[in-house]
Amino acid sequence: MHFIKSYTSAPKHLVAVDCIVFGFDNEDLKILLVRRPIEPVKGEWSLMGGFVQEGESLDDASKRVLYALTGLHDVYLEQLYTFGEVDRDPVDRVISVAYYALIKIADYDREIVRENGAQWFKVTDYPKLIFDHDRMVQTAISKLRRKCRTQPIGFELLPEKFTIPQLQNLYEAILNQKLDKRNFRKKILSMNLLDKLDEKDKENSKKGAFYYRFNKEKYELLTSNGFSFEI
Amino acid sequence: MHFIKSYTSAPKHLVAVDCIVFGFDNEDLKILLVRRPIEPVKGEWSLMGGFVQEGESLDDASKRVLYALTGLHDVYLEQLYTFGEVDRDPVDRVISVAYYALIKIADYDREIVRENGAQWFKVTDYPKLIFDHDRMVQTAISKLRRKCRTQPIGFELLPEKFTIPQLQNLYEAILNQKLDKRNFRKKILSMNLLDKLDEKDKENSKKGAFYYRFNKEKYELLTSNGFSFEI
DNA sequence: CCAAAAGTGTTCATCGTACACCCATGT
DNA sequence: ACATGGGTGTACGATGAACACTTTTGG
Repeated sequence: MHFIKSYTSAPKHLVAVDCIVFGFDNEDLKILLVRRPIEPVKGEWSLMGGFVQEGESLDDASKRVLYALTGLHDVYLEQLYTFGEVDRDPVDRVISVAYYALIKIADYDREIVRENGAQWFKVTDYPKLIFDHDRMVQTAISKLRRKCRTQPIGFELLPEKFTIPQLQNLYEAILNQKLDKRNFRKKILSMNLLDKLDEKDKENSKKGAFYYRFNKEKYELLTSNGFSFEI
Repeated sequence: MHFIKSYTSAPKHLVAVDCIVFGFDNEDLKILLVRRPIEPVKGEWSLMGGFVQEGESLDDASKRVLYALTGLHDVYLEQLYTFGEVDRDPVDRVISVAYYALIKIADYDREIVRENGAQWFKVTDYPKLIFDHDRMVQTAISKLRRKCRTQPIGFELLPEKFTIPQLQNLYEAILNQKLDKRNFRKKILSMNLLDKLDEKDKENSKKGAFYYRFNKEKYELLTSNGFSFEI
């Protein structure tokens, strides 16, 4: 009886969500950062965040914040970790639940992003962030790095149609290491998750590279038969 | 400016921590459950939990709750996930940060556990739990299952000195599958993380099995040289 | 015709997996 | 002597890693 305080005597806390938004521009893995609109440290770079409202679940709060930042609904969004140090925010005690999103970088609403004073930065080179936001970003990068090896989440960062070299660039950017193109192609194609299209991308080479599409149905079928994705 | 409410106008929430405590009795993987001491659903089985206090970090709150339940300090304790559905607790809105602990089952304080009305249950067969606690337990089990394959956390569930068959039983219990004993022994010993003792455990067989000890220093040295644990 | 990116196979070492018998000892 | 759990080795297939040249075509 002593270990759980009654509901009425328990203290209440500010709870926020902060979103790490990842995008890929065929070159680098990037995150979307905003200039903090309120004091203190107004104008400093920070993650997009917001307080959890009454009657609003954490997942809903993170969707709301992501929508307010990018104009996007229905994107890959997953809870990352909850940061609960007492002094992490100098103004007041705020418990912050971090989420990370993977978006197709072509899809976000430029107007909204501009209004928010947001900008894309390479994950390898971004400005100093307020509070513990740098730790949040680093936690998100490690999680993404681990997870992209065993779950087909990389496709969330690419357009519907993509080429094998594009996909390889993505993995190289996430994992921050070069991969052998023959081995990469062999491996990814051997999983039979990609549908080859007739069309070619001629933007990045004269010869052109065939487009592929991730086939979610095939993935789910294989998965239910014990298959597991691995890069 | 519209996306982040001011600190003063933001609503505050009850925040709890709930602990999934794992133990291993050389036979089964178990969790420690308590009978809820307050209304509503007083007397039903539940995870041990408590409200986060002012000036108390989430990690500290989880340590406090774990100590109150088991009398144990300094055990493996890791944040699992934060459950934030609005209606997850019927009394009032409570955001709950779940933690899981791995303890050496011989070490807990029997007196304290008894006072709490707590009991050990097999993870394969435990009673109905209140609210979303069953989902928390299942989430913890999957996390443990995934994590024990790539991090040497299994040892947290065993005494300092253990035998190879004991270790294998542990992995079989966590993963819920039989393993080949020759391959298991070969693999675990080939990592050079275990120190063989001269002593034998004669409890479980007439021949007796040699004790081993996990050598954390070796593990850290190997890890810093690029080694990665894998079962 | 040449620069630039796409596409393609083979070899080798390593690792995972399957599998069956002897050993030590307490009763 | 026998039942019980501890301990050992090998062979095979699958997988991951290293590696170089040809193709296409826009300029």
